[in-house]
Amino acid sequence: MSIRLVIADDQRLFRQSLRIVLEHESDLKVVGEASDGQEAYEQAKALRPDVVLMDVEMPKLDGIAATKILVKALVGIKVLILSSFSDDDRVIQGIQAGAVGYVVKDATPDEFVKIIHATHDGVNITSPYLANLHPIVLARLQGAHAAAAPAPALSFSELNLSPREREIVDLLVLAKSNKEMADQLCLASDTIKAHLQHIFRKVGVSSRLEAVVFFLTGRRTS
Amino acid sequence: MSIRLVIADDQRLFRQSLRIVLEHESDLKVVGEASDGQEAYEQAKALRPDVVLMDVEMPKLDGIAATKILVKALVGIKVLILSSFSDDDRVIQGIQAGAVGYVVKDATPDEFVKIIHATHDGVNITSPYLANLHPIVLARLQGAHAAAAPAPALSFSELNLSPREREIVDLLVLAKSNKEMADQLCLASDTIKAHLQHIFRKVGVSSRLEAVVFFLTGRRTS
DNA sequence: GCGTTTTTCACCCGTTTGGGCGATAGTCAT
DNA sequence: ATGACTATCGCCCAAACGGGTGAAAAACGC
Repeated sequence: MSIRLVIADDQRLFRQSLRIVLEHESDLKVVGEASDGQEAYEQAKALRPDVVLMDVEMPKLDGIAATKILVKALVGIKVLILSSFSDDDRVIQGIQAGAVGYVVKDATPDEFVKIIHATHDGVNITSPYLANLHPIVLARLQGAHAAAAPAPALSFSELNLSPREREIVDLLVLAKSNKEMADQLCLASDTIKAHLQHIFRKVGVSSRLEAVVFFLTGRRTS
Repeated sequence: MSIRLVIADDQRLFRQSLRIVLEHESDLKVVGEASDGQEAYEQAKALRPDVVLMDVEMPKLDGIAATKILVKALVGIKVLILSSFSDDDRVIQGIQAGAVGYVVKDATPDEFVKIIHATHDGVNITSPYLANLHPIVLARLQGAHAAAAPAPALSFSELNLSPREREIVDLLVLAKSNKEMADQLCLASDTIKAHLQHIFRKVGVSSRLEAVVFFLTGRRTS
């Protein structure tokens, strides 16, 4: 399955150029675009991409703030922050907001594609690498990743959860009970139970506890 | 409460020198030492320090391997890897093994103490910062941390969990049921229940689900 | 239009949890 | 040695959960 992306940037030209560049790669698919942080959140919630490419400079809600909200609300989503500058403070803020990487916009398309792949594969190297000396360190980084790789490497899109199921998972990792979920989504708690059964099967666990641990750590405890 | 440390290094002279240096700080307390990875694990399991200072070069089980085992088995423990060299590959391996930082041994005592504090406070900046330009970046790093800080910042020793309770928590985050824990620890499941009740109170949650989420993310969901 | 998936809900049944309450015995510090 | 904490266990009860079966309407793909 190809990697599903959402691009959030306030400049349409940049967005669409990037989209074209990225879709030349057969295993990348841009499923949505957003022009501000608010929209980025809505798009991500609706479309559930694997990775969100998030510009820092955006109206309404900037990329950092949007990232915070996004990673808290949507389980397993990966945010890659884009910026024109390599501002160390921003880098740190971005990472602390929950982004998995930080890329400066003068990276070459090729580097960028590699970084997206690395991101999707669970490489969670904080910014300095990605922001500065990409070409040199990246190879070694991927080497290290392939070698060790006890990391999350949790690929959500391969679980084939339906939109509703992903929504349930978002609530599940907030430790909501069936009744709380039911109330919040205006459903019967029997419905929640049914969804959970499906999720358990797809994920390969047999209790909500195991599921929560899986979604938070990527480890199957069984 | 002072920060409790375990030092793991195969050179006794280094261990003990470091111990003396660190204990000059009133809020650092070295509660144990280990001379190899195996021992580091045993000491950590028994003593439950906040931070383990882990040398890379050690007999039997090296620092990287020990770190992997340690962070998987003991919830909330923080490992700071020490090394004589700033070997980028090792840095990456260490971080991927679950360490929160990497420090070269030629750091000054003062820098080192600062790094330990940062580590304990939940700053989770991967190695390059800590390994290379400590003095400059550290201040900014702490600034950023104080400013944003939505990170874990989970300080276990302030929860005042008893050794047995911490052991239960280790199993809890593996999604074990009361009965499974009881079997594994050779206890009655009523005993497990009692321990869990105490843990819930101390942590401030009201279900094992919330507890798991808290211990894995540092967020209280209520 | 037809098959598949998704979403919704109901009922049953046994197991597990959460929240009390009380009890014993050991450790440890003052 | 008195009090505080820890660790162990038992009992009771109501609520929540997991697992199963069944079913019906809606959406989607082709």
